[in-house]
Amino acid sequence: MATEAKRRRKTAAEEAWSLMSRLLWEMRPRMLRVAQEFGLTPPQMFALRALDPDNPVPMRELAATLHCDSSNVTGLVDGLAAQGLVERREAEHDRRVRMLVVTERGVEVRDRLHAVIQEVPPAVMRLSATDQGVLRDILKRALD
Amino acid sequence: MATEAKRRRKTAAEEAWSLMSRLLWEMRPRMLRVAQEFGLTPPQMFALRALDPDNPVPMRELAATLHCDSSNVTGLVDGLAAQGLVERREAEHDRRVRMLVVTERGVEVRDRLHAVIQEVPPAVMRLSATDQGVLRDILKRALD
DNA sequence: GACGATAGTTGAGCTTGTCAACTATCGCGG
DNA sequence: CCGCGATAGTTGACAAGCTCAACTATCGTC
Repeated sequence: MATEAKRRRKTAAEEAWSLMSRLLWEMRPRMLRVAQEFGLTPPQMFALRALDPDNPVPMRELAATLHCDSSNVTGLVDGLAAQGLVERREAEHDRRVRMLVVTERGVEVRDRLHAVIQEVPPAVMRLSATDQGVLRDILKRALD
Repeated sequence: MATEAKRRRKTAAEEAWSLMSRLLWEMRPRMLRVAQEFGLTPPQMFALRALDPDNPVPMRELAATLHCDSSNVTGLVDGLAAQGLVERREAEHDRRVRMLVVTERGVEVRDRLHAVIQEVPPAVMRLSATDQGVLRDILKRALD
């Protein structure tokens, strides 16, 4: 039945990664729903999430974080600015750069966004308290 | 310093989920790179991945899997078909539906795609064999 | 003070994605 | 068997994402 010839045994790491990918994929509908709820497109949502209200960054840095072109960020920020969630502020030391400042309203939306997005998926919720703890510890070790 | 007022203690589950999200996000550049390498756009890549060479499905089912509109799938499949990776085949029982068949070339690309995408990220690779095993076991429990 | 490098914007061009309209077909109830 | 609502897929219109190349303004430096 298997067209993929070499169906060799998966290592534990491979299997774990594959399961995490599945978990991730299952969160997609939620992300889409949340973005729409807040009147944001998914990329705008990611952009707002990526910004730190306590630490304004130049646009090029946001571009780097999102792994995309600067020209793309222009449009993204335009959208967020149009809704009063973000402001372009001139940098003092360099008149070329615009610092991205999250407005008060932006902080509010961002916080609510965060709360919903970080809601633990049911699959993880189902685990025993012990499993949840161990899971966290292992992932902490993985990511430093 | 924290603008988010209520910085309450995170539960283990929340922390675990947050770490998994981070891991996921760090895989983004790889996905983009892989898609480009294979001459596919990311959505086309996801579509090809979602198809099962052993089990042709109607387009509407692919749409459901990708959580998008059927009209969107039309374009996606157009792209894949243009590269000879997928074919529309008439269903025997219902002349309205088109079954999506992955071509030989499609299977080849899909397999290579799979191999690269399922490559375990360094963070997980770094873990001890024991941790990897436990991680897999817990995730298995979470996802059945 | 000229010159190469950098930040950001703009415009062209393609892909994604949604919605609404349309065609072809199905299956059912009369 | 006919007609009629439901379904599969396509098409077109339109908004947005994304990249690239060109452009402007500014910076740092020789």
